[in-house]
Amino acid sequence: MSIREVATRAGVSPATVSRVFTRPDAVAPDTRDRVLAVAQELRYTPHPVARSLARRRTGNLGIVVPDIANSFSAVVTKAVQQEAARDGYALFVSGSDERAQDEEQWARAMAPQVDGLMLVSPLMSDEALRELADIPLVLSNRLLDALPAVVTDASDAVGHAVEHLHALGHREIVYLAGPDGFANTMRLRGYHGACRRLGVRPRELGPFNARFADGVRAADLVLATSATAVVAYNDEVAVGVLNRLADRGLRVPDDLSVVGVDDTSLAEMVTPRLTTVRLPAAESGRVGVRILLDLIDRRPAPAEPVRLAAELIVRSSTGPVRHGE
Amino acid sequence: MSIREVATRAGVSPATVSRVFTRPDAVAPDTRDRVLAVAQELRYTPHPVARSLARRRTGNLGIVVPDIANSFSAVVTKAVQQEAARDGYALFVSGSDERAQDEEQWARAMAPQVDGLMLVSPLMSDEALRELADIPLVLSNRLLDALPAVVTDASDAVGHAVEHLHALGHREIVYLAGPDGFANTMRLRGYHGACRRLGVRPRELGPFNARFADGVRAADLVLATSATAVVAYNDEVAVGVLNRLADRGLRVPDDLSVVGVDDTSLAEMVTPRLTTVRLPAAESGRVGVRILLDLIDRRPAPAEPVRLAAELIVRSSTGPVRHGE
DNA sequence: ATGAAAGCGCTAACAT
DNA sequence: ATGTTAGCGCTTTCAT
Repeated sequence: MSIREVATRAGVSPATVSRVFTRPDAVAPDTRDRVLAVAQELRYTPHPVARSLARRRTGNLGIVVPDIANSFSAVVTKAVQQEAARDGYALFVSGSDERAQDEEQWARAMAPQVDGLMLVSPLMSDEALRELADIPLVLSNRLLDALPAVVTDASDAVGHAVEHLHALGHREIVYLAGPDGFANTMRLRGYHGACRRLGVRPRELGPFNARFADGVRAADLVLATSATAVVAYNDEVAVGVLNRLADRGLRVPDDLSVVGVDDTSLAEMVTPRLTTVRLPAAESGRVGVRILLDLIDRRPAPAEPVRLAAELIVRSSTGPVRHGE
Repeated sequence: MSIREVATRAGVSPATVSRVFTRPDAVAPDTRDRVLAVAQELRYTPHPVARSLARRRTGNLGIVVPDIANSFSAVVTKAVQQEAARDGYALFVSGSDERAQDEEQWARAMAPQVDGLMLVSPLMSDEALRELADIPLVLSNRLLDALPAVVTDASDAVGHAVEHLHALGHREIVYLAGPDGFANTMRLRGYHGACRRLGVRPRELGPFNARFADGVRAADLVLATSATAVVAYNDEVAVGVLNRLADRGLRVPDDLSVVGVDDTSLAEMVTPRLTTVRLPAAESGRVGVRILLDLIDRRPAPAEPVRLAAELIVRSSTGPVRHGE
């Protein structure tokens, strides 16, 4: 209805109006100006839904994350939205709340109305993932077949954390495992590798949920051992440990050294400031979008998963082992 | 192309297939089953874009928040997404990064492809807001004309915070102002009201950005006064204060009592746990969605802005004023 | 450089 | 209960 209004008012055909908004230089300067003037006057703007149908392109991207309110997910989402916006793409967002079923359902619902889909730490079955891949799809922190993926490899940096603690004199370093999955596997690999190299006996506790409350709970379990240092699955768990330690009147790092993973903003806000492994959350979002855009425009996507490195950030929650120990 | 495939394979007209997916009981049970069987076999599902165009309904909602990665925004967004999902709506999300221009641009871009739009703490001009209101629109923490709105009224609870501090013996209570806007105005109102009632001389510092770093900076300014207690614009600022105080070797609440606003998850994670005003973030998101859905279905929306109350949560960052003072 | 016509995939009267 | 017929608003050959 609307492109026709503009067309008649400007004394041209709808096709010409369409051209003005798609390939402006395919139309004569004066008619273009005339059309533009009418469009402006009528506040006309091409209807995106009709456009999507005709073009078979929506101009939208979608992302499904484990938890929108989780600060790590939020940082990824923000970066994805910003990067997508640079190319004029709008973004659908949804959270799975860690339920594989909801996740799959959302992904399926989004698929037909987006040009590309990013799945962050997806839980769904390999089969479900493969079926979704008939549209441009990129996985974050999950590997499957040759599907495009961006993964954050924390293993080296977690290894550095262990070395760091070892250099401070720690010999009993416990790892607080998180929920089973790619992230935990990588951390564990780094932990075990470093322990082996350094001759430290590895010791795992957990698995815990990746939550503050679980960190609080974990603290007492750690204190029941002879450990002098702990590497937690993520910052939130680490901060839970910190909190419980403070309640029990223990001092960090004097009584126990604590390391987190993520380097969310939380890490710098707590007392003492948290030594942690920085994960390139925003970068992984940006890389994901770029892969998607390549796929959409039929440019080649990276054949191998893009591996992003993490780095150890030393702050005040780690220190020399206490002499008395 | 696709509904027709199903139609011919099932030996019915496209209209019947359409009915099966829209008003299933308007079609005979056996034909319905037949159609469903074919659809399943062909993995057919109605194309949402085509459907949107024909129905003049997208089944999508949109939200624009100041900052996706901000934990308050993230909680609102999460609640909105979940509430929208219950009614089968998908959600577009975008962040303005506090730039009025981007905010307006995003809102305009979303408008034609959503059935309703929620704007959280919008910065754009009244004029721009009015123009957007030709589709169902709900404002959060902004009032304009008779536009549907949900506002979080922190004034009473901030007043309670001041009373709480007064009861603990504090007589010099400073308020750390945030960026100018609805939220700051409400907090200020509560602060001034309580000061007046209690005969406390109000004292404002700032305005500060609502950030950790600004809280750190604010701490020293507070210490340069004779204040014994501080009410910060939000939790992040309050935690910044906490952090700087710890660095300067001062104890909370012994040397200074600190109150935040928001009750983000951060509040319980820091040491000492933060006394704060709890804002019903998730609730405001849910209410916003419900208003939108009412508007969409032409049910009456609340004539007055929905006011959500805040409440003071007392934790460990506030205590009796020190005797020596 | 511009227009006519067909079609993107679906829904919604209106008939039957 | 089902089919026919027009669109929804735009893009895109194909002509001219």
